[in-house]
Order: sequence, then structure tokens, then C-alpha cells
Amino acid sequence: MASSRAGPFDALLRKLTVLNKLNEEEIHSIRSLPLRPQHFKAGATIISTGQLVSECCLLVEGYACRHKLASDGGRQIVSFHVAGDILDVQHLLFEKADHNVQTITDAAVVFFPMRDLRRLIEERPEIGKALWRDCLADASVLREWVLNVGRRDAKMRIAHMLCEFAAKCEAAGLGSPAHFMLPMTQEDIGDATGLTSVHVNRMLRVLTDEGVIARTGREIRIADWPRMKEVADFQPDYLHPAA
Amino acid sequence: MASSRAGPFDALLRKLTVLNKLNEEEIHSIRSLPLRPQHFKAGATIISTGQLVSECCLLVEGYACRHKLASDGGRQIVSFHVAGDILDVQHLLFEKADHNVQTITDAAVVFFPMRDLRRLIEERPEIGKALWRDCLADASVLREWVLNVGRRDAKMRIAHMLCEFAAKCEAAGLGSPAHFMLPMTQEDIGDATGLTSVHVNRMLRVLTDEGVIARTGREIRIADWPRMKEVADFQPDYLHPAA
DNA sequence: CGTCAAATTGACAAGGCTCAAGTGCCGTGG
DNA sequence: CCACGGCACTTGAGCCTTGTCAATTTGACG
Repeated sequence: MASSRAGPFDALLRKLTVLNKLNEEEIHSIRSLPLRPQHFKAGATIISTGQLVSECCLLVEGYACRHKLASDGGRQIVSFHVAGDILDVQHLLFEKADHNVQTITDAAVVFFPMRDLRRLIEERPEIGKALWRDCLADASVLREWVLNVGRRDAKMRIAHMLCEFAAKCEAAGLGSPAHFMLPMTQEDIGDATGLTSVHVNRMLRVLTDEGVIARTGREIRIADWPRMKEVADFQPDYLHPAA
Repeated sequence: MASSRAGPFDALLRKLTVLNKLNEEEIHSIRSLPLRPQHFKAGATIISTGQLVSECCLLVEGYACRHKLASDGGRQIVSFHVAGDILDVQHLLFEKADHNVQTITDAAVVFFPMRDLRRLIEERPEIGKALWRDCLADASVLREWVLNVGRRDAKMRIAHMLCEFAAKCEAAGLGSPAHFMLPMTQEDIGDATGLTSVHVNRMLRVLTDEGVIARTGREIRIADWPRMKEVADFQPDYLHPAA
């Protein structure tokens, strides 16, 4: 990585440069974006459906998720996010938010004007390409998410969600796949998997009793990774590395 | 539209130009792409998971879907496609397919080298922008799909799927929202909504008995559109017009 | 007219939901 | 330092939506 001074863009740049070779100049131009840092409490809504968005939001610390609400108030989480994730690339090209973005823990984000990002992309197409790839990886994860919710039973769904989250945390340097922190409640897990929190609890118990995972509070240890992969039907190819 | 001669790119261009103003030159450069037409029988697989893809595939006539398979063989359809849809933009930036693309009816497609498309995008950023927007709209539809499968009951799911498909057909000029052709089997509908074909049948019967829809063979008439929207919890904002 | 895939219907089983009660943990205030 | 309150977690009992299995009908097509 270029300049060694720690900054809000470090995690993002680490991710973008995994698959896209960005040169010093490109990296520097990203680091030079004017930004506005902001803190959010756990459970705060950063972006809500219908909102007009003119700033781009990058998660610097903490955890967040995107979700949509059904008419009966049911919440469906469609993705989890960790430090380094851009929370709303889609607003580069769409004015209006079509879903909500909410923090899971206390979180630090930086906003920068979408206008500046658009200009940057025009001047440096490689950056656009890196971001586009990020969007495509996002869509790939969404497709797997549909499969998970639509075609797997409760135990598999939860196991799969845990595997994916473990992989995401590891890629972001937030833990090893064998041992990481789950920031979300069992209610959140239910909203992500299309189950109730009660049933999530029962399935976590089953996974624990079977010795596939071990839990202490919200710390998760995947005790038997090969069996976990099998229980979860987890084939990480869909997580195109840059995701 | 520029040249009035009917061609394989007409439907795509109609879609892309809804929100992106492409000039004559840009439109011409798309029309000039070297292409290889091909026909597929109903149920044929066009792209399968793991395959290395070097050509871009545009659906010219007929219907198709994308799907993923679970370890137990269960199939989850993640999107339906009509004439004018590009079936694999993601391979612009990813080599390997992470899902399957299959025809639903007999279909006509054209392939053109991904290399040419990449060059075109570099030369004419507006085209890249239009395609990027298309990807983002795709992701938005996927998020709604997750919500549909994860948080709505069987009747709503099916009603929602029908509304979305009606909107897609109308946008592609393939019918009015009140009256259109369903190309897929009830098994396909089940695979798209995370239900069994048996239960899809039951729910279609309920919707019919309630007078919300009317069916003759695979023709669907939405008899009571306001009620249908309500039953389906259908708010079409997520279908960003260019989709 | 025969064949085959899709649609339809019924009976029964089961996975997951609802409702309800109780437990544990942690931050706050006295 | 302890008591309290709130939220998340845990567990049980019974119900309901959806799945499974199986038989039958319909429709398209050769």
C-alpha cells in the first residue's frame, strides 16, 4: 500500500487492489477525496428508502447491513457490511435509495460528494472499473443469498450465513475463519435468513450440540470447518475475492 | 432510434436509451459489433457455472432465466429475462460464470466477443455508464427478490413475481400489464419463489378464485390491478426504468 | 389416436411459526 | 457496591403453512 499513514480509505483500497492493479497516482487520488466523517450509534439508519442521495458513504469501522421492509413490517436483510465496504455505490447512477442501510454496531463512516467520485471515475477509468467490479461481486453475493433463503432449510441457511460472514471478516482482517465476532443479534440473523429469532436460536443450538460450532457469548468458533462447509453447502467461489 | 432497419440490438438499445442519452455515433458503434447469432431450444443451458466466458450473450427473442443449484439438487431461479436483456454483463469483469443461464422457451441470441465490448466501453464511456446502470438495476431487482422469497407468504410471493414479470414484459413491448403470456411452467414459478409446483398451483387457484387474476392456459389477465398490487405488495420503484 | 409433459387435486406429514414464560447479561442510577 | 431495568437469549407446547406422495386430468403435438 502506498502512503503508510493510516487513513479512512485503507480498508477500501486493500479490497479494491486485490483484483485491480491501481497505480500510485490512482490510489493517491482516492485518498485525496474531500470527506466528512461521522459516527452512528448501533441501530441507526444511515440511508432510508426513497431518500435522495448525493454523498457516497464508506464504512470505516463497525458493522452495517442493508435491508428492505415488507408491507407487514417484516424486515429482510440483504447484506452485511464490514470496514472498507462502500455502502451505496448504486447512488453513483441512481438518485433515490431503494433500500435502507442501517448500522449493527456503533460505526464510523465517511461521506464524500458523489459528484467528486463521478469526476474521479471519468478521469481515471481504472477506478471506475474497480468499483464496477465491486458492484458485480455484490450482485453475485445477492444471487447466492436468494438461493440460500429460497432453497435451503433453516440449519443450512444459518450455517451458510455464518460461513459467508466468516469469509468476509477474514478478508477484511477482522478475525480468522475459525474464530470471529458476530456483531448481530439472533433477530438480525433471522431477518437475514428469512427465519424467526426463535428458530435461529434452536438451530444454533443444534449446530453447537453437533460440535460444528462453539459459542461464547457472541464469539463464534467454527470447530469443524470441513463439516461446517458441508452442512452449509458453502462454496466460496461466488465471493469474487474483491468482495 | 437511429437506423430504422430492424436488428438484434433494437430491444437492448431501447432499454439502454431510456435513461442514458446515447448519441448516434454511440448507437452506431453498438450496432456495428461483430456478432454470432445462435438458436437454443427450450430448456437449453446457455451458460453454466464454472464455465470460462469470453463472449457476451444478448437475448434477441424468447425467454430465459438465471439460476443456481443447491447441493441437494434444488434449483433457485434468480431472474427472468426477455428480449433485449444482456445475459452476462458480469463476465465483462469476471472470467468464470458463478451461475447458470437457461432458456425457458425456444430462444434466439447473439454472441459477440467480450473483448470488443471492453474496447467499446473504453472508447465510449457513456456506453459503459449505460451498462453499469443496467447492472445496478439488476442488483436492485435481486434485493427485492430476496425480500420476496425471505419475507412474504406463498400467495404474495407468486403475486409479486407475476407483477414484476408483467412490468418487465410491458417495458419490453411484449404485452400490456393487464394481459400477457407466461412462458414458464408452474415448476419454474416454484423455483423462482422458493415453493413447490404443487403449492404454486394451489395459490394460483386461490388468486383466480378471488378474481384477482384470470387464466386461460398460460395467458394471464390481471383482472383487478389495484387489488393485485396490494396482494403482491408490489411497489415498482425498485425496477429502475432502464431495467 | 397415442404419448408425454404439465397442471390439478387430495390426504397426510413436517418444518418452522406463534405465543408464552423464564433466564442471563450488562449498563445505569441510587 | 448493589439493585434495578431492559434487552437479548433460551426453551417448551401447540398450531399452521407448506412440502411430500400419489393419482388423475388436461393439453399440445406427432
